[in-house]
Amino acid sequence: MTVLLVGPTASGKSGLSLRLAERYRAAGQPAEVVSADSMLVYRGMDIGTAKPTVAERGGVVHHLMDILDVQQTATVADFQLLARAAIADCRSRGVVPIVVGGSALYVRAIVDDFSFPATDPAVRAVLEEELARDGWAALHARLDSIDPASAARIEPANGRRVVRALEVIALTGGPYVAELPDRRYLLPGVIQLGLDVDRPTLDARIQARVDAMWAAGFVDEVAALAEHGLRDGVTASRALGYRQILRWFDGEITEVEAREQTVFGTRRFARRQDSWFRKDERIHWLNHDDPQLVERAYAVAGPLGDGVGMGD
RNA sequence: AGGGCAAUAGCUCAAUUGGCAGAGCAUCGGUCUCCAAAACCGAAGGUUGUGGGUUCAAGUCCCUCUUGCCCUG
Repeated sequence: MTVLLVGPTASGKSGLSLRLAERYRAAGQPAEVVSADSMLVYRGMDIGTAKPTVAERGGVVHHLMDILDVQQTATVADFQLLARAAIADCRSRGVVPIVVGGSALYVRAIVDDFSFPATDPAVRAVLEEELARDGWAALHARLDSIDPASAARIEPANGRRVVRALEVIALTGGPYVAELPDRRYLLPGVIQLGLDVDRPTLDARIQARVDAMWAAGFVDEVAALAEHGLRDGVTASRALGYRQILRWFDGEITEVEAREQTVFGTRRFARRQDSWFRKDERIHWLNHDDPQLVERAYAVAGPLGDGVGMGD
């Protein structure tokens, strides 16, 4: 009763999710979209995130878009609760939730068995200060002295993970045991669809999309958000394109470089998404240029969105 | 036409007095439990524009040609 639609950026997930929702509606089965994307949550980040406009949504209800200000920090743990609540809400109303996500960790945190240890801004701030002052080697050495097992699993140069491990140890008193869970659905009735696009096509699409974003006023959007604290948003300020345009505004790079780096960064992002999704054997892959794409997706997901329609 | 400067990885550039041709980006692969559009790790990639010469040894010095840029007519 829950449909997941995943795939790399610019693969056409949003478009397919809308057509799939319409397909359900045509069959007398209401469906709504639940966004599982770390950047679509931000109000005002529209052009650069390729967020579907209200008009494009065509009356299909979308959950978890435009729920945060740009200065606020999006986190997986918060998102997990909100998304699970949105899915439960849909199901209680007899609506098929179509979860659309490019952030693999977000998607897995929703449907798989994740429980995140606590966090504390004060503890974290101290650790981050130490990281900046003493360097990653010192922090990793400390982690190694109190929790050798997790120190062995975390690459020393990855200061961010070292900080997180030390934070959890400080808050729980125990070792940092967090590990990716098995790929097994915690929620019942989940069916996962993946949009498959070959690399050359995807690369070309990304280039075209960045060109289109620039033409649509991406730079103005970033300028406006910069007036509203975009630089203070630890998550939002790192979004592809936004980060590069801010660097251009700050005189660190040229506009041409900002644009080029946005394309390169987006391609790299797409590759990382691939590495998450390709190894997930639960995904039913659909070819992006299949002329019967919507029907195939509908057939695999099942008339009730419970996967019972699959089998070909 | 004459004079000067340049030519090194896909791109931008390093390489001490001649002494094992490197880096950043791009490309390819990988990691992943609270900033994840993040953070991090690894790999491949070269007949140093051409042809000769000097030398134990040439990206480096000498000559030829090619190409590009600048200056002067």
